[in-house]
Amino acid sequence: MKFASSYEPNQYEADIYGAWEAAGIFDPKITTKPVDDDGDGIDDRIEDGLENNTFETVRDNEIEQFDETEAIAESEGVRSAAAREVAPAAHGDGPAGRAPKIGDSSVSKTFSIVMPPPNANGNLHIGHGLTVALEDSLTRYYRLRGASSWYIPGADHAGFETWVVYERNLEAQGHTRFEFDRDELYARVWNFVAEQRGNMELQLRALGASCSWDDLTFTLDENVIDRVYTTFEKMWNDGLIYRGEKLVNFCPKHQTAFADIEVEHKDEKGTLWDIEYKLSDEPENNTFETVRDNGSGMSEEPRDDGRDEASRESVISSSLVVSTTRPETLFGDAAVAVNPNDERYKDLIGKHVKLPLTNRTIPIIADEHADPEYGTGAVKITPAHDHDDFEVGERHNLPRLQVISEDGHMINVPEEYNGLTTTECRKKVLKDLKDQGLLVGEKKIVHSVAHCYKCGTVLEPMLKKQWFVDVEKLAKTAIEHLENNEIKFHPASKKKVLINYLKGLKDWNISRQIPWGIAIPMFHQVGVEETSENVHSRPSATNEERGSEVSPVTTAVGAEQAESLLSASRRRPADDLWSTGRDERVENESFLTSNRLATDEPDWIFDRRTNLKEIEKAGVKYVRDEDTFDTWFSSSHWPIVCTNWTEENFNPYYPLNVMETGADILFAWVARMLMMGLYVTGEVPFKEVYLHGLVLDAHGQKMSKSKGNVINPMDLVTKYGSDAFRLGILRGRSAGMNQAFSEQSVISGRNLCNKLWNISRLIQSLIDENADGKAETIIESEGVRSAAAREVAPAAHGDGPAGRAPKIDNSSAYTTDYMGEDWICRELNNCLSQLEDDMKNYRFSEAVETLYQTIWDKYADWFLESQKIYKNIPLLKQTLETLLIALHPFAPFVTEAIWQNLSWTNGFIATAKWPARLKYDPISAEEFENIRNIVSEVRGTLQALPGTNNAKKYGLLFNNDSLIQDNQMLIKVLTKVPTINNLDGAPRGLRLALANHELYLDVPEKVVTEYKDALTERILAVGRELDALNLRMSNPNYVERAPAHLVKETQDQIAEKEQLISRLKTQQSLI
RNA sequence: GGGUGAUUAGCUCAGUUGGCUAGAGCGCUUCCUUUACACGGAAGAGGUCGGGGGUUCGAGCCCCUCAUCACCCACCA
Repeated sequence: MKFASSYEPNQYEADIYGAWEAAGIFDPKITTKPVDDDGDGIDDRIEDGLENNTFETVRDNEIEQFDETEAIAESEGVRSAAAREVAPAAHGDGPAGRAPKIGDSSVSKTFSIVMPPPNANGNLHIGHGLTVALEDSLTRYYRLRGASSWYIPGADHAGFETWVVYERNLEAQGHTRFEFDRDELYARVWNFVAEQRGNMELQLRALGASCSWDDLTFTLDENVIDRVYTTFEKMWNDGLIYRGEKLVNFCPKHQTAFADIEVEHKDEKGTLWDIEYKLSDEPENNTFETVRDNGSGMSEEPRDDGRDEASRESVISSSLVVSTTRPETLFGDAAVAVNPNDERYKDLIGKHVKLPLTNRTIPIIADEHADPEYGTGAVKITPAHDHDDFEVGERHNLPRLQVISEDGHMINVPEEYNGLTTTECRKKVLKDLKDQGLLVGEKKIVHSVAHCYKCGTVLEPMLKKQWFVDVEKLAKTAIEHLENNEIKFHPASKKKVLINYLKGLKDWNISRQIPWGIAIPMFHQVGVEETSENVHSRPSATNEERGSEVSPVTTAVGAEQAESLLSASRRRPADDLWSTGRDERVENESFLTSNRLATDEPDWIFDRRTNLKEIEKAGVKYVRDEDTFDTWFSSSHWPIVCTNWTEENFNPYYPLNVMETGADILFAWVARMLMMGLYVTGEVPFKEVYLHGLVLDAHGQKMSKSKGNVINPMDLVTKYGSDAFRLGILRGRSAGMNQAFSEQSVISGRNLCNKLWNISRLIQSLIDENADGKAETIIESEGVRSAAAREVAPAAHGDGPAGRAPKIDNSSAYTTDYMGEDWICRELNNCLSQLEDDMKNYRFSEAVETLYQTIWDKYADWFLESQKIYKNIPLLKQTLETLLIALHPFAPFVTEAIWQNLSWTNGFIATAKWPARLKYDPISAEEFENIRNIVSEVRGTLQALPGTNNAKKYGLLFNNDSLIQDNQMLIKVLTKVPTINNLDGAPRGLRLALANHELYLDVPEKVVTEYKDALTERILAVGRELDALNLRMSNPNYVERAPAHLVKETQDQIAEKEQLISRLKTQQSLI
């Protein structure tokens, strides 16, 4: 006996995965690596795969099968059951005469999907578990459907994440990063990663991911770097890359900048201080009043006229009070801004104030940024240390004075403050201001503060020269393609969200000051100091503003210079902008009309030789930029690099069929892949996007280490098996939603696997016992398989060494001899149709639910129970194969384990052919519902009777009912009653409430009497249902306006209920 | 401030273009150790679909409104 009494996943999973991998069944059938034996310059495998052989062969078979089976179907009057069997996607559900489609338009010839690369040296977490369950189910499903399926695995160097871990190690050993240069550090981290690597690959295998391992892409692979450099160069030439001096989000701990999207904002308590700035020149209007703190915190809202002295404390003075949470930055102030519409300060605009603690004077300017409602309405402007102030500075041409260094110390400040940390300096500034009587107010506030998402350090807005991507055109193009519905989103709402994001997208800082990453391939001319004169900073304006804006104003670039640079940009040739390799879908025109300023930096050159610190070109020496790329810059090429897309060759796997990833990186990743895909290839990189939500704990809480509620997927796999985990995590989950997950759902998955195992065990044992069972038609075939195997093998395991499926006429592989057999065929066909529909629409949870129900409630509970009597061996084989294949995408291991243990199957189920529709007699199938009703009624009544284990006590009596007569044995087995007989005289016992069958439970009168209450209750319940139906029919509008079939249905139901009530009443009167 | 989603059984969720007597899993109750499975079988209880309006013959579904919760983006001197 091959089948143990329960399924033990640990005994099978590793071996099965090993066998799959050894057999190479995860490789796509056609490859993107060129093979050109016939020397015609075209990849032979593409020629084969797409034009003649691979797929057409399959289709020819289908057409032949269709011709044969259609005739049979028609002669039997079974509408399209047989036709459906060869037209899996057609579902046969149109109007009666509609011709089924040949082939399957809903399944393309190739299916490609890339894995969001897990951290190369990390472990998989629950989110990866979900990702694999989703992606692998899709891959396996489309592989079974006959598509050349390519699931491309990846590994992420995880730039910043890994660097943080490594730097922590380094520090633990008493070193700092500054002891080494970038190349040394890179090599060290490389080795560090190499040592740790491999875990996650093993874990992906344990989860059953059917990915093509030979094609694993590491984010630092040479081809990735090559492609990234190619894109960067193209962007540089297209003027999409510029060197800008801007305020960037800088982590003083990790000494690197971040993109806006990487910043984590947290609400924190802080203090808002009011500081008095003295006017430096005597104001003409002496009546100006300084709004002062009223002693109880922040100042009250001043009155508009500002002259009602009785209402508040105010003084007439020659000063202005500003509010700030960062007093230490006052040394970097360039102005004080007031709102132009603020009557209180109108007269002060253009005047100057003297900065406290120093001798500088700064102007008072008018800017909308100052909110009259907030604080005193006057705000200090520190362009070098605040994002908003930076923009104000841009608008007013203010100098940017940096007073905080990258490591968080004060610079360019009076001697006594110089070198202090920002915290120390803040203390001292506050004390000194207080001593001078200039600190005039203090208020506790809650405000949002930017933090490093890794170490939690408060980020310092830092003025830095960095490489930026001008995203305007990229975003605009992406929006166009989105609005053109070229990508279908699941959930659909995310498309709108993405468009909104792209509309407001600001230029993208791609420079990172960490060594672990792809080096930026830019070199700076030796001896030419990079000053602000040759740095082109762009205002961080919105896209709308930017469209018309010509000249970004910096402190140093004068109007004259800007003009000359602008004309340089107009001269720039744009022939190769947006070139796409093979089709020109993106117009260059819009780009040419752009007014953007050229990035005409003669002192910077592009060069790929980033392994060299210094290079020479045309006799000029250049030195390497030491920064690396933001990882999202390279990750945005993921669909391109994973599929080996090139400008030269047609690639059947690009665009990807679907991009599956977490909804939380819609902006960071999906948006960027879309922009980059369009820019590089001219095509959207994927046709559909499926976004999954967060996996929460059982109580709907976010998993986190600090809460201690983290679920490790591998623990569950070890405990319950990979399939159980996959089934469990897919259940009750829908696209884009954060949803709870608990071990319980995995247990229920485990139970299903065990159920299926035991179903197979029963069938195998029936086969073993019935070697001489039903007459079986042996179909002659190529002799690849045993006769017994062939006869029932429409689900052809087509990928033997010969590479083609044995041709099998499955129309004669089995017959349906009794109505339960027709019924299960019908149910299985429905299951397949629903499954196909669910998969097409990415409704994984529903797909799994459908399978549960079919396997458990229908196949096991009704069909298999009935087969304990009928034993239709060919049909048992056929239907089991159907179920196994249908479940395989979700539970690959147990289905394969069973497949390998069954006596008649060959090959791998993983490469089997998707099951054909089963042939059956629909009238007979429908009739089986009568049996189910009878059995249910008997069971229900028995349970309602007083006493226990009634089934063993009372027999059944029927009155000349042919259906019951013919199915005595079956009814007896299903209801477990001891006897079933034709009534031999006057009716006796308890008449069952069946509308069309006269059936009695042979119980003593005493029991009948005790049952009376239950009966009365039942009559009332049915009566209520009847009333509701009658009410509906009594509404003339309903009869008039509702569709006829609904009205008819209601009438039928009324008739049925009336009949039922009359039976029940008869029964009652007998008591 | 802008946006998105959610609110259906004790819990976690389905409910696809409005047409059933609103479903599933888990949990719960009762019965059953029958040789595929106790990781099982059978039966059952449990919901005025967040509140209030409206449209319709008919609303969990469409419209308006209110409430609560969650998330995202921007801003917070």
